[in-house]
Amino acid sequence: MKDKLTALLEKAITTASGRGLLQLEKIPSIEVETTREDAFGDYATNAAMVLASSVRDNPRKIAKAIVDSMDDREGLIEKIDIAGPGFINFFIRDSVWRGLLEEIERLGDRYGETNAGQGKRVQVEFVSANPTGPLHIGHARGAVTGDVIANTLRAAGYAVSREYYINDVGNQMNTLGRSVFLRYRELLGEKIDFPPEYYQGQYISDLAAEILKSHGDKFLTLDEKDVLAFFTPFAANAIMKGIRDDLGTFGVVFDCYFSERDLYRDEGVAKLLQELQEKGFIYKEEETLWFRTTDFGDEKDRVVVRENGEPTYFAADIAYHRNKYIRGFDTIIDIWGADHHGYLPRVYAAIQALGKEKDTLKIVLVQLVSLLRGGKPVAMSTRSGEFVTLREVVDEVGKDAARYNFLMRRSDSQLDFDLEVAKKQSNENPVYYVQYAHARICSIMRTAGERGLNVPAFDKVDLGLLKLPEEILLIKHITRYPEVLEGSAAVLEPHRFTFYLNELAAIFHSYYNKHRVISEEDELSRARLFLMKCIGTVLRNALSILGVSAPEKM
RNA sequence: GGGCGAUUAGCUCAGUGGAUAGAGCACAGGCCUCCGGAGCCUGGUGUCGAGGGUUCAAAUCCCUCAUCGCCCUCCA
Repeated sequence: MKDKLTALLEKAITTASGRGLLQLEKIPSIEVETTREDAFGDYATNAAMVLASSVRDNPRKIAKAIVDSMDDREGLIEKIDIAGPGFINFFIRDSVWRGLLEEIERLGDRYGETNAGQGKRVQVEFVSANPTGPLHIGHARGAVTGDVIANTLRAAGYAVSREYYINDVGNQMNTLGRSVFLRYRELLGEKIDFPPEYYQGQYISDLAAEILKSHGDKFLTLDEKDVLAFFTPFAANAIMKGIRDDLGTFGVVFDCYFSERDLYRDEGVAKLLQELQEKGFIYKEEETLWFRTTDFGDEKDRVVVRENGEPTYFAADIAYHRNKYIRGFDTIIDIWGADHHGYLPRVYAAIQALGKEKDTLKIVLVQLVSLLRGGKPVAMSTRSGEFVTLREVVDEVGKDAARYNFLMRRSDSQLDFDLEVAKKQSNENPVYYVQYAHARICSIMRTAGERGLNVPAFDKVDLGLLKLPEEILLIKHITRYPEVLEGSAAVLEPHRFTFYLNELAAIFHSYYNKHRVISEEDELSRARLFLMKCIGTVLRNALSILGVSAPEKM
């Protein structure tokens, strides 16, 4: 609808210009927006005011010239007002709104999808937690954000791949292996002074016990190097398996797990550094190699190879991003914890040094989660191994409530997650409010079926009977869903869906309490049933993007 | 000290160039002979942190300041 109006307007401006009503060199980009109040119609444009300065004329006069040149062949528009400082307000015919329901029926669970992405390949990389322990609540928000962004992009016509980058190289991996080995020795009766910087959780001892059971005490006599060669990958693999399982119960499934170790295979990182060196972005200072990221606006240059000859994490990360491009992705999306924001400029520098456009990489920052229970903060500390795991949260509050609660804020604003509220089945918890709307519609359908009323097809129903303002409002709201999806995909903002769903559920519940869908008048009942079916479709589609179930009964 | 972000109703937050700034929660009162009360209806509050600037128009853009958070590893 918005697109159609924009097209009509552009044409009208051209026409007006041709007829000499407007003097302008070029047509500026005009915007059509949904209005805030009914009195301003359904859509409005600021075109006249935007044109005012270049045309050097009164906005209201310009608006009139535009309106007079509009050619509404399809008969979409009921009335046009020129209001306020020069807004042009469009009132769409009710019959046009009703007609849009046909598309909902026809497309069903695909309603809302667009082809904005035109099949372009997008990779969304998220979670990517080190396999040194189970995922905790902080990872959960990143997991949902990435998952829903991926769902959204897929619905918007992109070919999406979800990826988890496994940081299985570096000090922490060694620390992991050593932690397990220490617990192993402890289990064999040795008195151990367990260092505080080692991984503390119970899962470390469990892994040690597992190794003891399957391999006995044979590692006691081996060199540390040989011990770690077994312990580190054993622990990492076991933990990684747990992470996958936990993500699975949270509804998050990846297409690809990419191991940092693979980047080093065949001298991959070294070759990359060679390439950057040839391009002149690398310089040597004593034994250290530096990447001139300041060429691209970073505040200082960054080390890629340390004094001791080891490449840094950043060096591997450049190789990783290059690898992504080599795999043919048109757009790369990284979902990061907001505490990594200082890392952004150097990664943008890196991809530009590799010859990629800056806007092919999009980095979404996810802010911290404060975990509460009944309004009181829950103490969490990774060091002491006291943290609430993702699995515990899912077990306690359920997948749907957990996911929905993480999506109720912009991802870059801090979020309080209260376990008591999230599991409460009350009006403090919006997920049930939305799901309840869906269950209610299903219930209406069941009742209708029992009374021998079936939902008619679009061409077998007299939608003209839907005359109530509440009904027109509902139709307007559900037919706006494709715009919500497209907008969310364009700016990578999943929270737009929860806000939309809450509004839709609210106007549905209100309607339900005020009017009866099933009445003695069969034709009216059938028309309303059709509307209910369409609302149900939109609720289900939007919830499905969020990875939240749409129950038929609760 | 430098960088980034935040500051909007009692609380938690939407809104990033448009018209009289919104939602949920909390609070108070009401609504079931009726398709599910996990629901609905009614009630009100804002120096949009402060000050300046840009323009037809600023919560939104720019500058200064204040407060808070995060980051400033040859860690990942």
